[in-house]
Amino acid sequence: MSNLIRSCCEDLSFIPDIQKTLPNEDELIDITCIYKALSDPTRVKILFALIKYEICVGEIVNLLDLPQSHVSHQLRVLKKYNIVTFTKDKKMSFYRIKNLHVKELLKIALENVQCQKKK
Amino acid sequence: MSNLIRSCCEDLSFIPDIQKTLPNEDELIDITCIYKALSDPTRVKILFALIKYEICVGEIVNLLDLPQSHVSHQLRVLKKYNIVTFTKDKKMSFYRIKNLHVKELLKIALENVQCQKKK
DNA sequence: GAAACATATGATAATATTTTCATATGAATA
DNA sequence: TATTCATATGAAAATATTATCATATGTTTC
Repeated sequence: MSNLIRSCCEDLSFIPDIQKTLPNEDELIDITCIYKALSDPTRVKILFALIKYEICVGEIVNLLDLPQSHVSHQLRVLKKYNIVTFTKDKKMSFYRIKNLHVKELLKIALENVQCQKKK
Repeated sequence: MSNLIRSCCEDLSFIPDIQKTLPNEDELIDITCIYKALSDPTRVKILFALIKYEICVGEIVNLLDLPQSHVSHQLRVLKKYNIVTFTKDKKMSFYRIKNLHVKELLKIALENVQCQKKK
């Protein structure tokens, strides 16, 4: 197996440098979880709706015109991945983005998409 | 359906503001695709390996100690989502990150994970 | 306490993704 | 041109995800 390195590229000096930049297994799983949380259109929609305001489930349902149970299930996923949290007020649950890096991730992806379109 | 808005929150003045921040359907799909590309541990590993260097499939296989066909399939996914590209040199294919926003996304997710750990 | 409302959950069908093995392709070289 | 090497592809099993319907929970309000 390891002799393939030799047969593939002559200069191996950069290998340790690459190995340094690789996240460890735990980090890798955590990183992947963030992206998994963001890899569904409904969840991304919900998160964009939550970017500036803390809003309740019913509002999200109305804004996005989706079945209530679907929204609820996806909020559950976002909670599981530690992306959102909520506070109860009377009968309502008000959700907000908990992980602030996520707002940055959303911004960059949107920027990327809008600048790809121009090309 | 729309009368729920009223029953849910009294102040509706922020609704148009939220609607403005929502990406349109096309943008939404594109955004989701980027995250989908990044939502698998093997693909994230591959991308971290490619952050500084352009390397060939055999190198990736060795660095990550994964079956060659698995790496090849995942590179295919990354190509499909327009995240990586490659150049052929002799028998080898050298891959590199094409979408530069992706490097930023990787950096932010790693930062996030490392700063969550401290808490 | 019955009714209405807001949200959450369980079960399930439909669908998509991941991983592996076997094999194909295509280029270099003996 | 037969062999070896590097990579890609196809098929299929295992697994995970998404979306929907029906219903449960818990909180107000009458």
